[in-house]
Amino acid sequence: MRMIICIVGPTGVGKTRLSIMLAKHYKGIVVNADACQIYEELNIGSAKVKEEEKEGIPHLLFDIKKPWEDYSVADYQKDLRDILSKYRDKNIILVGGTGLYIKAGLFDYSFSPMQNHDYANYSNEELYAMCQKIDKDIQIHPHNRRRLENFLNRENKEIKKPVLLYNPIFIGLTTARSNLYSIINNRVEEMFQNGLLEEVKSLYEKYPSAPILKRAIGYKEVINYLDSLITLEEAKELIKKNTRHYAKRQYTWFNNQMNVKWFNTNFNDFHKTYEEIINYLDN
RNA sequence: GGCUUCAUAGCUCAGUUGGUAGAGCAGAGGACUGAAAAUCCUUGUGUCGCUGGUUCAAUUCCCGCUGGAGCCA
Repeated sequence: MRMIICIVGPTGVGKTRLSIMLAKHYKGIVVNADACQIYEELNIGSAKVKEEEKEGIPHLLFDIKKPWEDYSVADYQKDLRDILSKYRDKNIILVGGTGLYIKAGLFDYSFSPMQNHDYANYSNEELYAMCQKIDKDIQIHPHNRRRLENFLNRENKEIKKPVLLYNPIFIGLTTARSNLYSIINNRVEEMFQNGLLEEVKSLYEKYPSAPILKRAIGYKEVINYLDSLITLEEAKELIKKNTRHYAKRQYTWFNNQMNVKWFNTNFNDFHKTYEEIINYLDN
């Protein structure tokens, strides 16, 4: 019986490294579960695995979209499930930090057709009132405009408690918060040394209105620098801060949305952590 | 050396006409079904620099001290 090993955790703890090690050990293939690494040409800023690091292991769902293309969780669900059924006898190492993608792929999230109403002229309060008319116990916060609009546009408004469709093992990689934050800070410096500025500059010139560049951490801040809205130093600090915030949200998700077995690690004992994980998986 | 000014939450600063204080950011926690690296919510006790005085009561007024900034010598 093939395994679906799902490596989750905050950005920067070493998920990519672990994914290669596990893929080698279990003769598996690595499948991306990161919303930014889906995109071609977003390499340095998305901390995408480098070609020479792949060690010949097949890597799927990386670089499948052009930077200007749209992509959503519904697309991901389909793409992931296609792979899971195509490679039925392969061990799958699913790795990435996008909790919603993982959950929508492995649980029975159902995405019904979407309408395309424009609610731009409605206030938050009006949108909330409209949602309440449909469902008086609506769980969306009145200020969360994006969710209110999505709810109204969704044809099927019912949402059931999600049930797992597969038997994945959720492996969480973690480290002390202070440690994680210094890893993040160092990694941002490294990204700049490795040419993040040039990467963003070139992408922004080629695809000035690509939506992903306006929301991906590391890209949106550098773009603000290129547009002379902030200094380079401010951009760097913002990237660090936004990455820390992001890591925190990832913890909230993985702690509360799925049943994760956590493994603590740090720079020095990564191999030990790896062995603990192998040990856990073999039992 | 003289004068002026500042000293309040981890940071930047409000404020109290005398009744022991509050914002932003940081930090922490949370939500999550088509933007998810997104979007949104909750969360502020700190010897109000130190010492003494006035007062029922001082972070607030006064003397001095320490430290920072500025001006004049």
